[in-house]
Amino acid sequence: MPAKDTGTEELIRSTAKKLFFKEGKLHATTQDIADAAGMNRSAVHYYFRTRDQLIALIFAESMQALSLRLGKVMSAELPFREKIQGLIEVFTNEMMEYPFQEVFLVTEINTAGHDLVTKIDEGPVSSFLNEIEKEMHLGTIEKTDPKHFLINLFSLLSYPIMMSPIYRQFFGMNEHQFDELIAERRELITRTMFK
Amino acid sequence: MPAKDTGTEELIRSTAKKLFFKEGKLHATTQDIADAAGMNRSAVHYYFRTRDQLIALIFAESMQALSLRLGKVMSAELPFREKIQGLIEVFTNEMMEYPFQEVFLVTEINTAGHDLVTKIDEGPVSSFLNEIEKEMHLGTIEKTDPKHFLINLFSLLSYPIMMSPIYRQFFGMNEHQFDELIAERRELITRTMFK
DNA sequence: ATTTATTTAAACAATTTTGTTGAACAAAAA
DNA sequence: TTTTTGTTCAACAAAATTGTTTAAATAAAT
Repeated sequence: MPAKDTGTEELIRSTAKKLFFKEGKLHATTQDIADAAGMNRSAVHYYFRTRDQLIALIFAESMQALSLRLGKVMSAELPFREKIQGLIEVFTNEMMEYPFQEVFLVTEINTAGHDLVTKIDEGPVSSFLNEIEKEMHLGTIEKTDPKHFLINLFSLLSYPIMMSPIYRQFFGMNEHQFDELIAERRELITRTMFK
Repeated sequence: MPAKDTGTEELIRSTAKKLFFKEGKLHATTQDIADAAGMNRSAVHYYFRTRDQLIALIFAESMQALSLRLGKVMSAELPFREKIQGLIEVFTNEMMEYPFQEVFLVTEINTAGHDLVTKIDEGPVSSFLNEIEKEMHLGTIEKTDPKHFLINLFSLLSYPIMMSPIYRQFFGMNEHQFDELIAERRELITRTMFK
């Protein structure tokens, strides 16, 4: 018998991810995916049965992978400041590659019948919140609910990238100019978070 | 003849806006809109001819109205700090009422054939950028590209609200608890922006 | 009362999208 | 070689959605 060919399946997966999360083609059909992957639409259904299952799968995988990477940084043996820089690095890279991932997630949640928010391991998050609180007592960051600290961090990281089409026009910048602006932000955000 | 009845037309408009921007029903059909407005689908086509035209219209109107309100605050005769507080007020209110407006806009941009980003009056923005730069020289806010100041402000305002379904789960909070967290942010953001 | 504008309803064609099926095919196993 | 297994594709049926049309009902102004 022929060896189970994972190549095609993986190609469909990555192509769908590219269309949805990278190019923001929210309404991409199974035909669109097949075209982009250079194959017959039947293959998509053969491997994933339905469009919804394919979407659910790439969501579960992406969320799983991202929260795993973030969790690793959060619970690493590192000084607080370096952890934050690690989070900035991981999150910025993820957003640069897949700017529409979060947008897609939050919009799909409101589409009836979807249950895309994967159960994540809340352990790293809650112990990192404790660490943030400790840091607040040390005085290196402003005292407030530690959740605000995380929310602020992710806001400053994510929003500009996912809204770039709007803000490029808002500031009258081309793609290259805006990318340079984004590049400046890693350092800027570190400074902002540590007042 | 009966006075041109704007009631029904307005009802369709506001219902569509509610579905798209408030409830995040990105895939709402003309039938969904008619149902939600309690009328026949034909009425939707009678007043707006096509679904796309209806969408284009509510986008143009919303963007127009919002950028007008923001522009007014930006060019008001007010001390800098109060202007920022004004922007926070206007933007937070808008996001609380229509959390998915920006998300919808940025996703629709990537859907071929749409041209939803309305031409806005860039006057208020560019003179406000100058004002921010002046403020940086005064030392009340950190020196950097003034665009970063605006981006940071809008990031801290928008992102947590539009991503609330994700972060509620991330922090294990119910809707009420998260709303209280959001309420704390107006003051927090002011403090953050003025280091 | 007549005219005009609105609203509902039903029916329709056209298009798009989805998901299934069966045949053809290739490669491995028997 | 024959059989089995896994893959690809064209064709098909079903469903959903859109936009149009026609007719009837309604209501309001002239």
